[in-house]
Formats: sequence, C-alpha cells, structure tokens
Amino acid sequence: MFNWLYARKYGGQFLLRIEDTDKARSTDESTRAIFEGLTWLGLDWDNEVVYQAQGLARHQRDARLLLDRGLAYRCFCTQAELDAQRAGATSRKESFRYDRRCDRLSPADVQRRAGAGDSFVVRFRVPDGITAWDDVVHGPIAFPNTDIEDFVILRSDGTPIYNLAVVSDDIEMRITLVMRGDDHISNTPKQIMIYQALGHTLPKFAHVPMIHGLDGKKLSKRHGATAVADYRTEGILPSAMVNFLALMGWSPGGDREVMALDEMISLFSVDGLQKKAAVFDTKKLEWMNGQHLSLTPAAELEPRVTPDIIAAGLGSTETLAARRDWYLSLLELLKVRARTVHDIVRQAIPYFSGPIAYDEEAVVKQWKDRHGSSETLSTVRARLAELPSWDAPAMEHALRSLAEERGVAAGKVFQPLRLALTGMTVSPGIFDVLLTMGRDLALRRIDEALDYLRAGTGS
RNA sequence: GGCGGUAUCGUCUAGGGGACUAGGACGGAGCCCUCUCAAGGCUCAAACACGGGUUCGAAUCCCGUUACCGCUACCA
Repeated sequence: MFNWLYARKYGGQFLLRIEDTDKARSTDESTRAIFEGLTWLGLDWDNEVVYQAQGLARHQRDARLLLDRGLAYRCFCTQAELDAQRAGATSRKESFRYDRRCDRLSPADVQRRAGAGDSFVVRFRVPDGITAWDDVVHGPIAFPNTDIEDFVILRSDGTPIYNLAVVSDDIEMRITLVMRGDDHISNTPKQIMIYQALGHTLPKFAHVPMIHGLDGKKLSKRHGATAVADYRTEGILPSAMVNFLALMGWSPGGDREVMALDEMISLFSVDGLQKKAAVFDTKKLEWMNGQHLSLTPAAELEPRVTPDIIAAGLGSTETLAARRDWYLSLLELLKVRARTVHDIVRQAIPYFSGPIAYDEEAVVKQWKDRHGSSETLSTVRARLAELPSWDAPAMEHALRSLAEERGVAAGKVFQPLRLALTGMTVSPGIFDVLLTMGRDLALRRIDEALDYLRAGTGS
C-alpha cells in the first residue's frame, strides 16, 4: 500500500514480486489472495509479476560468486549437530552463534568432503565492523556485526535462503526503495552485507509499522479475515478499505481522515509514516465504510450492490435495468444510513414486490392494540388511495391532518404505517418510503398488514 | 537469554522546545434536530509509560528503567 502510494506520488514504478522460495508456505491460494487483494483495492502494479523461484539459477550464481571471492564458505555441519549445539547453549543459558568451525576447514578437506558427496550449505562470512543504514522512517539504525552469525545463504539442496534471494532479485530488478514491514529490520544488516559483497550500491530502506489484532499481536487467521479481499464479502467498499488501511501507519497530518485514492496520492509523504504498530479496529472500518457509502454516487455504487441484490432474490439484471432510475434513487435513499453493502440490501427488501416479515418487537410495540391499529391503517389507506397525485406534500398533508383530527402526534400515525410498509421500525422518512415504494405497492403493503392484524385478532 | 524496534485518550492519530488548561476521529455517555433510524450539529468522560537529565522552558532533545513487538531457522 505505502509502496504503491510512494510510487504513484513520485512517478516511480511499483513492482510486484512473489517470494515463493518456501514451497510449503507459498501456495496457489496464497498468491491468488495477493493478486485479488491488490486488484480489489485498486493498487495496480507495473510490469510483469516476478516469481522469486524462477531466479534460482541467478541466486545460485550469486552464491557461487561469493564462494569464489572467499566471502562465503561451505558448511558441512548437519542440522542435527547444529540443533544439539543450540540446545546445549540454551540449557547453559548462553546465546548460540555458529562457531565457524567449517570455515577453519582446510581447502583440501573441503575439496575432499565435497567430492565425497557430503552435503553442505553455503554460509556467508560476516565481516568485522558494524552495519548501519539511514532508514527512511526510523532514521539511523546500526547493528554490530558480532551479533550476526555466519548465516546460511544456500540450502544443502542448492536453493537460496530468503536473504540471498531478495538481494539478488532486488539488484536484478533495479529496486531503488525497499519499503516493507518493520519485522524485517533485523534482516536488513544481513542483506546490506550481501549487497556489499556482491559489489552493488544500496537501495533506500523504509520500514513501515505492522498492523496488529486487538490482542496486540501480528494480524493472523485467528483475527478473522485472512485476506483483504475477504472484506469485500463483508460488504466493505474498496475505497473505504484502502482509506482505512492507509491510516494505519500513516497520517496526512492535521485532521484529515476520509479520502479518496487520488487524494491520498497527492497527500502522501514518508514524513507522515508512523513508527508504531497499529491495532486493527473493525468499528472504525465500518464507520469509514459508511462515510464512503454516503459519498459515493448511486450510479457508482450500483455495480457493487446489484450482485447482492440479485443474490437476495430481489430482482434480476433485467428487472433492475428496466427500472434503473428508480433503482438508483432507492440506493441514494438507503446508502446514507448504511454501514455496509449488506445494510443496503437488507433495507431494500420492502421496496421490491416480494413478501416482508414483520419485526416481532416492532409489532408488540406499534401494533399493540390490534383493532385500533387496523382502524388507523385502513383510514390511512383510504386517505392515501384517494390522493389525486402521489407526491410528498399531498401525502404529508393527508397524514398530518389525520393525526390532527384525532388529536394525536403525527408519529402515532407514521410509526404503525412504517411497520406496515417496511416491517421495521427504522427506515428513511415515511414520505420518501411511500414515494419510492410507489402507490400500488404501498397500498398493497397496507392491505397485507391489515390481513395480518385480522388474522391475529382473538389469538 | 542476546540484539533491534516502539512507547500521546480503550482504538487510529495531530503534535517535531514556548501557540498544550495536549487537538481531531472511532467507540462510549448525553443533548439538539425529528415521523423512526441513520446522517448532521453540540456537550461530556478519556492520554503525553516511569525516573533522571539538557534548557529560562519539554509531550517534543539525551540517558536509564519498564512494558510491548520483532529477529535470533537449511521460514519469508
């Protein structure tokens, strides 16, 4: 996200690389989630996607180069030996660092063992000194090299370890800015040493904060949604998601919060990048989504909402297209009081011809007196039915004067009617409901309510 | 354990020596608007982790402590 904003802001390129050197963790499923997530959010990448595993030959060539230059060495220690040493060190409460025993092997020994087919890994020989860089978000960071062991760069099966592959690829792809999660800060000195050993100039490094779950830990499966695109099925708009995500770890300064993507681009600056991890707050995401729902014109919302409307059985592509203007005005009416797309669909039900269910609590509250309610509703129906034209001022006059005649507050008329029309106690203004529903359906809904009330009488 | 990073309301954050009785937003409480619910407007509760410095002056700079997070793999 921040990479993308940075690239778009400063006219750079946003390159996508799938780091799939770990077969166990990198599945079709996981890479697809990346593409879907980025696409959904509208974060487009430049050039072809690069798959790290395809750079195998180059990774091996770079390891070979380091070996030839004497900057790396073969290590014949087995995993079991290393594990034992590590366990010993921990039990003695010492910190374990590889003791470089294989670096002391004579060239002849190395030759002999390699020739005999002993398996080995390639380790990078960490030089003396300190490794430091000026991080774009953190400022100067330094690591004493003595704290870094001679790390493995090539496995015994000849495949590269992450730190080598990354540097090799970044050089190949001419990466100028490495912007990533700050969990990579401690990998950075290792990578810098590889850059230097390979004789290449360093890119800039920017370590951005991570996002944590409510428990303060790294976001993971147990926090709910596993992939960003899962929020699509939760009824979240991509514009809201991207806005919300951007605010986790970045601020444009001042009080700016609700923004469109292009505004974020122009406002983006690394100065606004946060150093602290952010906690994902679903409540705020939903609020943000409500804001974006209100701000987005119905015509733009329509393609996103329609599939859900159809799935809910309210209509088909054809029936909706046939009444497009009406449909858009319905969306316009509902979007302001919705937080997710699901809210819109739920509220849209009464405006379509299908059956509606009456909210139980609402019935108890608004239709407590069934005879009285029936009487009120049939009078309301008669007044509405005789209206010369179906417009808001006429309806309002008819219903308000009815309330006045009876000496009751307008709400005493509106609320039972609202329940009859929508089955709910909440809806847009009652005249908007009547108007949007249309005369025929509105009168029918009242008839259905009267039937319901009659059926219930005496029970 | 070692190393590194971070630390402002419950949460996201503004703040970069005096404008801070610390601002905004979400969430919470309440009021207004009002036919209901949203939206909107208003009000309230709510934070500079702690301790030392530096300075005339510190939320802001430095050092320690603590807490949290990360790395410490033939994971990425």
